[in-house]
Amino acid sequence: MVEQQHVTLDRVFHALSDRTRRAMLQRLTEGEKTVSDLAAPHAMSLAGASKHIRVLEGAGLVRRRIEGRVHFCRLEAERLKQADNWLKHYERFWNERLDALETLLREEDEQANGGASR
Amino acid sequence: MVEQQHVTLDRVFHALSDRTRRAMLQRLTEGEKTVSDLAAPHAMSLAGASKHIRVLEGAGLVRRRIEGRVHFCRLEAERLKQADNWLKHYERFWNERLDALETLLREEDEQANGGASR
DNA sequence: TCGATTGTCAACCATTTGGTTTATCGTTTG
DNA sequence: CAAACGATAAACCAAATGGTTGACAATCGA
Repeated sequence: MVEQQHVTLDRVFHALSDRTRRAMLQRLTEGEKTVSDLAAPHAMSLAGASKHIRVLEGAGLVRRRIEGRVHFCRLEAERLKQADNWLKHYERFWNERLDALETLLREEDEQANGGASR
Repeated sequence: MVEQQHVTLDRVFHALSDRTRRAMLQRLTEGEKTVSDLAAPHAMSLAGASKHIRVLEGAGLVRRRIEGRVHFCRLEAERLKQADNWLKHYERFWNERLDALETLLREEDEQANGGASR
């Protein structure tokens, strides 16, 4: 089951690694879009765009509702949350440099004087 | 220059889409590791692991310091922060369902009574 | 100096990816 | 009904990916 998590993260990050797909997700923040809507801005065949959407669907980032001949897609952000949760484990590392700087400044402060400010 | 950002995100997300590479990053949270250190847990040739490390480096997620014949790698989390920033644009969407639920509960509350708690 | 160690490079391989084109399916509409 | 429309499927292609092996380069230690 943790195994499945790995596969899921693989799929999510892979889906996000393509600019076209990220743009589609962006577009979906405006609300439901049809496949044609999503395809339109990207200079590529409808079939090509359709494949991208399937990748997003496969990663669980998009859900599809079929109405007649039109397929409506909507953003499914839960998996993005999972990706974000993974990233959160590293949050302290991208704050590290800042932390180090703060520590340094504090030490300098303490060492340099017994009360005077810089 | 925003163009460059796209390419960077492509590389970062692609780097993260592989389980082996994510495990390597995890390992690097413990501190600097040599290429051999990083390769050891993954049933694959050293050359194979080396290629993964290059992908991480190419994405700017790892930096390398060469000392004699040993290559020390360390985590470079800045790019993870960028990925996280991208994801943050979607935060409100994965809170959406919760928001809707809260709204619903509040409405029920207001409608159901004029002061009594549940 | 010689052998072992650390790591890369190059060539190769199977599979996946991102894209195309053409055919087809189901739906809507004139 | 027939034609147009929205979308997928299938076959195909070039390039990238994830992995291998074998040769090599540089360094270290005895």
